[in-house]
Amino acid sequence: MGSDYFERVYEVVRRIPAGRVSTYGAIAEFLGSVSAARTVGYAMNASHSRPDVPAHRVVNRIGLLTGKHHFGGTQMMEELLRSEGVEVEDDRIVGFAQHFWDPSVHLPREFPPTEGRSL
DNA sequence: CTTTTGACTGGTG
DNA sequence: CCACCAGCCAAAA
Repeated sequence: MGSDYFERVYEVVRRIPAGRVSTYGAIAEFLGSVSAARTVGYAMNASHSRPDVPAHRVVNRIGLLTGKHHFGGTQMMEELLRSEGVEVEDDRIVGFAQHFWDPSVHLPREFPPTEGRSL
């Protein structure tokens, strides 16, 4: 179970706290290989039917809102981030390093946890 | 079945 | 700074 890579990506993204952001590469690295970063982006593309997945909190390695075109309105992603206290300027997150949330640091190495799992 | 294409990243030139 | 390439995973044609 849970063998789907996408599902693991969604689980990680769900743990990103409001007001924080992570990157495709950081998530991919946490799940095994940084090279799978594109797949993480692809998973986000497929997360449309997943209202519980805050895809707007995932940006590229320099804090650029590369996926903003997939949020209906072109500025929807930016609006969502601003509403959470993340300042955005020119499609880029201001003070990206301060908002960056690394799953490899904040989540247990084995993920998702096999016990006390609530889905 | 094979090929192409992505919301990516790091390295090389 | 820009162009190109390889690596990884899944879906669509």
